[in-house]
Amino acid sequence: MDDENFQIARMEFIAQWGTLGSSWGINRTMAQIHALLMIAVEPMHTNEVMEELQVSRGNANANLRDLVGWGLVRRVTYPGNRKEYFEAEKDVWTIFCTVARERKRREIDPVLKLLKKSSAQSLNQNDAAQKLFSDQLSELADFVSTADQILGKVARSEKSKVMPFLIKRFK
Amino acid sequence: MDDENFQIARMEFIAQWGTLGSSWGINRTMAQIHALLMIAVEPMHTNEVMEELQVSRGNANANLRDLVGWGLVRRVTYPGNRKEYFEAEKDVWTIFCTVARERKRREIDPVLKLLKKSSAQSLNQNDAAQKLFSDQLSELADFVSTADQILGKVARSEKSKVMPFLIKRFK
DNA sequence: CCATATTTTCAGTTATTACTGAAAGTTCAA
DNA sequence: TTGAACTTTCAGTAATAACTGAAAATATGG
Repeated sequence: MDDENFQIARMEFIAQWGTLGSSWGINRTMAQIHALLMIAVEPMHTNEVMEELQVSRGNANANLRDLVGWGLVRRVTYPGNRKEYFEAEKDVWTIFCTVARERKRREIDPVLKLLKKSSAQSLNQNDAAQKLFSDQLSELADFVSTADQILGKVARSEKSKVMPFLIKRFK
Repeated sequence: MDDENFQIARMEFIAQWGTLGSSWGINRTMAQIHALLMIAVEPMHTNEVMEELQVSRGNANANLRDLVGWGLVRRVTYPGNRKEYFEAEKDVWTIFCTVARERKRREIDPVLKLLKKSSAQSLNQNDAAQKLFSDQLSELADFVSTADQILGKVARSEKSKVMPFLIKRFK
């Protein structure tokens, strides 16, 4: 494949990764930077990211910081060069586990807390609306709690211990 | 629990469900309507939804339509009454399966298509950047494809066949 | 130290998404 | 067939999220 087609395929991948991100509640630029770094041979500097994706310094900086916060990107420095470079985790299983852990922590845990709190309240079981509410909340709390634990366990496991097992059972 | 506290708990749940929705790329009102219908004893009419959540007719109508499109809500009509009512699927496992199937179809499938297409292209394996791109895409495609199949299979299974199994293995 | 390279911040702007409400469209009982 | 009851649409508006760019803050090689 010649370089021009390679560049096209590359940008197409970055764009698509960005689109996927937006529909899962991750901002497009952040997902695009992530894609860019995942396929970068060397760690990249902010200026290179800005150049490649045509975004402002502020935007690049903020999203790189967030990616570091998610644990998906690391800062890299070289001695005798005060620039900061960024490199993405490239192993797909590790990426998956990191995202799973973060979303669990940021989004599932708070809801679970509310569901448990609400469903523990003593509702009037003689009132149809209150009984349904209570039951529905319990069911949700049970389910989310179980899913949460399973996800947590999976995200802490080694790929080699989980995937073969899941594949055997479900694929 | 007296009615006032019940109403508070109810609204808190609806609000929280809406917040959870937004952080997963589902618009707040849609998630709130879904919550509202999940804990409703009877199917509800558009006017009731508008009233309860303080939203406009257009907004309620559009989001109810989308929820029907997602398969999370059904239209209900009663003979001799031309109003349309809406009721939500209440079984949590069924809700999970429906969402999983829909997101798979709407978001995972297109990406998988691109990943497979791109990684199938004959890249120049002597060029470091092209080789890394090619390898990374293959890995991603493999992973997403496997996850997709597992998710698909799980979403088509009976709760009683899957949950005990997963719980035993991971909880 | 200090001069300057580099990073961070943030007020102002733009882009995106969601919402409103009135008007147009549809349906059905009489 | 008609018109009131009901639903859908959509142009305009509002709310939210994302981005820009220049100025402020920070860090470090000399």
